[in-house]
Amino acid sequence: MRLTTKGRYAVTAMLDLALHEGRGPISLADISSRQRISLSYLEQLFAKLRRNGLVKSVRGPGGGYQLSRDKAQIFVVQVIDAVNESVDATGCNSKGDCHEGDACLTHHLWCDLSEQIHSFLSGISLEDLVARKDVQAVSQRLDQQHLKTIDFQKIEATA
Amino acid sequence: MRLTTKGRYAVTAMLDLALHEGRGPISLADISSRQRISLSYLEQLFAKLRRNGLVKSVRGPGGGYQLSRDKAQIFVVQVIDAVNESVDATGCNSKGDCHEGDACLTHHLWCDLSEQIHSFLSGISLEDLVARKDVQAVSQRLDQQHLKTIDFQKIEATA
DNA sequence: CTAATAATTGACTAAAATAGTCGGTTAATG
DNA sequence: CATTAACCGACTATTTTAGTCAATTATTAG
Repeated sequence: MRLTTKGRYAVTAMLDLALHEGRGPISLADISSRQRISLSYLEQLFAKLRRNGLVKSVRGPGGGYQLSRDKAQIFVVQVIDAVNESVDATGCNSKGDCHEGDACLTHHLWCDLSEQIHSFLSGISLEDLVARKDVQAVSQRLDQQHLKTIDFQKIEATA
Repeated sequence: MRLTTKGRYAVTAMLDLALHEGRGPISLADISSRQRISLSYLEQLFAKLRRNGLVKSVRGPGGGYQLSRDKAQIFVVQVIDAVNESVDATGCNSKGDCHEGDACLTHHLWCDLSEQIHSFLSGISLEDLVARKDVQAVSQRLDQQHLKTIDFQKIEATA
């Protein structure tokens, strides 16, 4: 099992989409600027998210990505799964063949742990996250920083 | 966060010690043979377990390792920590400085998850594991295999 | 039509971690 | 004094992470 920046970035980016819904597609450049995630890396992650049916894309100017369904129907565990970060804590993908075809001494312990993590993360939707006070607070801070960056870029462009 | 064979091996080896307690020290060679973990790798892991005060060692013939305290007082989370596998799911070690000195959008989510995993694993002692039916069943199977291996070695030695 | 925008694809890479191996040293026992 | 087994440090192949870079395709505003 692993949970690294890959899975965290994916969830963060999806939450960014959920927070800015309703104003048309969001470009990866915007997400990259707000969340400070490398644009090229986001491209890789969104390729997987799209293949897994979590987002849909619009090409060309004004294009970007949108959630493929209601944010109440997208769960954290699905996002993590989509970028290949397994939430499974066993060494045998829960098959029970970890010790020469049979279960190893601690197999059931890791199964229980996996179940625990899975049920926790599958109980949290993007809507749940959007509703959280702490998320709203951070989101506001990031949006403001983002607006400043855009203004600065406009000034630079005219100069 | 990561949970790989390193942490799983450490817990498995500690559980092996707990299961064979009372017959004096257990050698790493025995654990290696029963649990099919590389002896040299076990040496590395036990160096850390010893430095963390979870086991004590006895050198020389008949030597090996023993739990440093009662198996009811050793918890899975301590074993995983000892071999440097963090149970923390945040990218900032729960410090909240994951986005340019401030919390990132999903910081609190990962904190909640860490708390969830930590409290689960810190609630399970080696004694709890020893008492489990599934563990006892696997343990019996492994012990029998181990005895056969020893007998075979004796026959080879005399021949 | 054309230039700009933005997704899409594929190949490449530096750094770190994993899962070990190998050889040698030290301490205890019989 | 030979054997056992812990102890120690250095080395290594493989995999994963977290990206970069370059090129292509589709869309739209002017």
